[in-house]
Amino acid sequence: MTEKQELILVTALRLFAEKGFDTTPTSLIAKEAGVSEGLIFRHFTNKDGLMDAIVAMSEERLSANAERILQLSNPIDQIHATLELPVKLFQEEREFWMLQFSLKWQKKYKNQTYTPSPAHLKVIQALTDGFRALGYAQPEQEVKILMMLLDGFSHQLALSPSPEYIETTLAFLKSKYPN
Amino acid sequence: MTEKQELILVTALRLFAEKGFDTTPTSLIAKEAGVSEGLIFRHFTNKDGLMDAIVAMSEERLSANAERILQLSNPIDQIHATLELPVKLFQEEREFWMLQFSLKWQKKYKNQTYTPSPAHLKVIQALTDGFRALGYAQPEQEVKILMMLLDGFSHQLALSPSPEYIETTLAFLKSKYPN
DNA sequence: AAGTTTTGTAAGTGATTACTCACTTTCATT
DNA sequence: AATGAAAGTGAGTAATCACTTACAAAACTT
Repeated sequence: MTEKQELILVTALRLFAEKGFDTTPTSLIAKEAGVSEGLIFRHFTNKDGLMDAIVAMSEERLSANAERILQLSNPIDQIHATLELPVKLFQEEREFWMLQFSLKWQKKYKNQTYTPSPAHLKVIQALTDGFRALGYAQPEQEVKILMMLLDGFSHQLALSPSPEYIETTLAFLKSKYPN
Repeated sequence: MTEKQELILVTALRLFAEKGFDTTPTSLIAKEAGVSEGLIFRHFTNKDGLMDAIVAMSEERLSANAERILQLSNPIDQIHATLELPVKLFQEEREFWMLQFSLKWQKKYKNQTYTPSPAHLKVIQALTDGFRALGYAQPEQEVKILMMLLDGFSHQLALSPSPEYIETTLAFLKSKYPN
């Protein structure tokens, strides 16, 4: 990975997040990255290849976060860490995750039967076990709800990232576990 | 609203939902609708105007559903009806609502400070009152959570609309209210 | 230092696309 | 039936875009 290669990636990420994939011309990416347009195609074959390279990074980052959650021994800690995840992600790399979420609704990635990553599945399993250990009657369903809350919370964070909102909402969400 | 005008609208809706706004050429809309391409611009000025016309329909449909919820007298019924809303919407007009949800992530509608519709605000208020009447300590926060669940649930419905999944999940969600 | 591979550039190019325009047809009103 | 407005057509067109290609510079290998 050369210096310019990485420059192209971070520039494309920023522009895709700002303007969307389809409305960001490769010429603009090249211009903002300060490289020739041809270089993009030399390194990433085509525009889709560029997007694929960006998406590939997301798997790594999610794995790292999943590992962190799995290492917590207390189930309640795991649940709370899961709830904190969106806040954490958006604070650290807002545009990157905005792009990830918006991708879920794009045709290209919508139809290729969405398969959760191994890391994701491991967290699901750990949370299910956790809910069971805590005495919840339907642990699988509880995890589903938790995942929905995660989705919805991320959505809210993406649209209105006011700090007070985040703090009070997160605190209230946590207060629901255990119940 | 002439016959062809409506044909253009429903065709554009379908294609935008299937392929996305940016990747659907007006020439294809015209072809599939069986009209000349020029007619699109005669009636809707430009491609954005076409999208605006589609979005305008969503406000009406949401209002109708909001009214239905508001007419329920029992707060629990209101909450349950709210939870049923995504299922209802997706069953009736799947592609229309898929498009609506994907729009939330598109630049054009993302930045223009998202303002909830009057109907939406009225439902929020009614739900808040409902939670208070049911003795919940923090009704505003409860409504926030309910809205997150709605978002997350819609998301799940959009990605994997298996009937069993829908039924059991909806039942479990409802069982959480009242608690 | 010579040779080879990799990285990088600049100037295209063909295809696509949103939109226009000159024109015709349909329709409502008198 | 005449007229004016609205609906509808279809053949452009200028601009944009993803991608190619011929070539040069840099870096790595021996």
